[in-house]
Amino acid sequence: MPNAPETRARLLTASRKAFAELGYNKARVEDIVGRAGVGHGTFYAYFSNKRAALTALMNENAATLIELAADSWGGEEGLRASLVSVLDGLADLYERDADLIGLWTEAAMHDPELGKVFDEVRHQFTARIARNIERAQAAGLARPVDVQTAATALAAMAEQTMFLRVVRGEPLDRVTTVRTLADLWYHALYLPEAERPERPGS
Amino acid sequence: MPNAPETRARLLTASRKAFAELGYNKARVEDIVGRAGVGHGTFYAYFSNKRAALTALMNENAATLIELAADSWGGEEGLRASLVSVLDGLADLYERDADLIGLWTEAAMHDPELGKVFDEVRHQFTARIARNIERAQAAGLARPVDVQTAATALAAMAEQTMFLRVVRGEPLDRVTTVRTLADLWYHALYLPEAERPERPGS
Amino acid sequence: MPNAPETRARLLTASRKAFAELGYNKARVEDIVGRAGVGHGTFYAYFSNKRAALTALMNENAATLIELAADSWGGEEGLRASLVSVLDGLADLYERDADLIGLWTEAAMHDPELGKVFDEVRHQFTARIARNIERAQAAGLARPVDVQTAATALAAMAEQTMFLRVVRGEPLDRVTTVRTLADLWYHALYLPEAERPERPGS
Amino acid sequence: MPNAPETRARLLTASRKAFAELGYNKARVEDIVGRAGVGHGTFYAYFSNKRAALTALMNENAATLIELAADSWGGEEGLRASLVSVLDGLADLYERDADLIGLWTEAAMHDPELGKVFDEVRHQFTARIARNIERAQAAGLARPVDVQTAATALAAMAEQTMFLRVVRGEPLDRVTTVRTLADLWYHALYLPEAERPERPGS
DNA sequence: CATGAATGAGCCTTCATTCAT
DNA sequence: TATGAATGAAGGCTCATTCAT
Repeated sequence: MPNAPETRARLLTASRKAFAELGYNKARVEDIVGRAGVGHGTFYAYFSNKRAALTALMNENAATLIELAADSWGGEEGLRASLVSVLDGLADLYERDADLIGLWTEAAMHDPELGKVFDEVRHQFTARIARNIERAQAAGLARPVDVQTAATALAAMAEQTMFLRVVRGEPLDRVTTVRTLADLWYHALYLPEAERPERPGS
Repeated sequence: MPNAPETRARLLTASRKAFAELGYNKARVEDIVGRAGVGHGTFYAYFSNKRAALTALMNENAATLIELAADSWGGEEGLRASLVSVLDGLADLYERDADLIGLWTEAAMHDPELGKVFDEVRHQFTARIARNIERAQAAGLARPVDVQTAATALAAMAEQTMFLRVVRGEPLDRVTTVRTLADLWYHALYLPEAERPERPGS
Repeated sequence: MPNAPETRARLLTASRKAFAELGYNKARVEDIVGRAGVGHGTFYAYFSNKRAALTALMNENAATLIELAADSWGGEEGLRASLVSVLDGLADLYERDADLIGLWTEAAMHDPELGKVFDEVRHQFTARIARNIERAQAAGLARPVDVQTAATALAAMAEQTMFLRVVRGEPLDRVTTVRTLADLWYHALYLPEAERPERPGS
Repeated sequence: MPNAPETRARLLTASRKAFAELGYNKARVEDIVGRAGVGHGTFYAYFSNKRAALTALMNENAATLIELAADSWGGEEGLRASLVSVLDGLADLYERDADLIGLWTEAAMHDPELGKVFDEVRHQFTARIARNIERAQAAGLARPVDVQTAATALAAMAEQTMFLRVVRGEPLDRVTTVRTLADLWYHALYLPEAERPERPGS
């Protein structure tokens, strides 16, 4: 149990690079220690085995993601502005961490435990969305869709579109993507002004 | 390369099972031939190596998917009914090929050749959707969204939601999922009756 | 035990080609049957295994070689003329059967039994040479060298030079080679006129 | 590629033994590492594959041989004594490296790269001999034979005779062989005293 | 703490040989 | 007789992991 956080950090960064570039399977421990600039044996001083590095990498990243999910939708601006801001944050995230995003799919299939973490992160986002839909429905602003399904579907739309853009290289302009997603999302969910029930007391 | 279509078919089926159960990497050729009930060498009489079996599997599946993409949206029902029918077909597809769907993402990630096939299939579906949006826009039925982006996003929503349901085990009821997706899709895209431009001559 | 000498001959010819081109080890049975234009199983109807084909090939060829050895030196022309004629025959042989010549070395190292055949052929030639040297010595025409060693060495010189020429591609002109070999051989062995003992009765 | 010269040396020695005893093809990597007393993977830390070990072995041997070729004929004794000394050195060489000599022919036959090295070594020896013949001709001591052909033939005689003795087990006494080869070589090439041109000024 | 030489289980792949048709 | 699909033993090679220094 060594105590050199810097070395550990270098190994994690190197793991991230190696896994992202080569895939978890093709990436050899040598690819990692090579990028980290440390000896072969050093890796095993910080991680019990190759999978442990993946697990650590993903778990530490998941914490950040979950935090992000909690922070989003913070403001209480109008619905559309709020949507744009959330999707913009998501776009930032995907552009910055495109490599990790790609890894999640792979990691989730390799290790059921990481699959759970992966699902957990998604559920945080989905739950957040679901809460907003419920609130909007209660206020008579949103149509009466099944909340869980709709939240899952809308999160899926946003995440997968970002994924296709940054990971699979789909030629979608960022601004247009964010605006279009917000637009589709908004109209998918919310009532046109005309159909909104009259507020009591207005 | 011997010519015994039955043996080849058995090997493909066995490959699919083995890959699905164990993942492409963990599945050994022995796992395949074991399931196929043939000898070890027979595998290499039909496929030059393990990857070739995966490629063959994916290409066959891709052909089916592309065919399906061409068939969908065939009917001349109303918009909503049409959407439901398309999404229902997609749900069937994902339920039938759940195992392959998981493989696709794993395969596309680090195999450029399979990645291309993967993208090609998606593009077929997306193009189909885009054409429908354009037609609806021309008829004054759909809002003026960016066609490519919207088509990509809606396809992403449908596919990813199905994926979460069958691969990641998200507890979404099939009927509700199809209905909700159709509902969201419809409202995301189409104008409410009231706002549609008056038809000339009506 | 099939009875189709033609097929057997085709297989032997094909074996010769395949073994010579690829070497005994790299040549697969498929390479042989491919060249022979017969089915895979047919090979085993004529030869019990791959090595048997090599053995048969070399043995049948050895018979021809041994015959050739017996025929050479047939005439009773002058010494030099006789030498040139023998070496010319050897040159013909090596040019015609360059591929087989190359095979002998390989075959001899692979199969002790073929090694014996290989040695046997060489011994025939060597014995023939030895007899001529003895005769010449008895006639007072040749110097008193050790007959066995000299015969071996001169045979080695001729054979290896031919080998280097046709197998290893040494750029030696054929006419010059034959003439030079005859010349070296002659002077190596025979007394200059001046030193020959006077013949009794002359 | 680790750096432990001792291990590498042990692997080379073991390779030589294994190749010599079993032949290059029959020798398994396990036969090598077994003899070397190291693990299976260690072999691949020093050689990229089995063939690389053969190549390294041959190249080292070739370097030694070329050095020897340069050293021979160094003395300034008489012609015959010089020849005996050279042939004695060759006999030493063949006795010491009998195992490798057998390998060379096998290796050169179907491996163009090793064939080149093989030819290169031979050319060094031949060139050395050719230079001596030329010098002797210039001094009026040698007969006017074609230099290249004669050098090739005499080298072939010596080498192949040694080969037959140590590899094919031809029952030739070493001393007699060296003496006879020297004798044949000398008389094949050099003029009897009587026929040498008179030196100007003598 | 760090290193990198050594290890060996494990997997892919080849190809001589068999045998049902 | 001829065929070629099927077989499986055998061996080359990789790479995660260990451990002496």
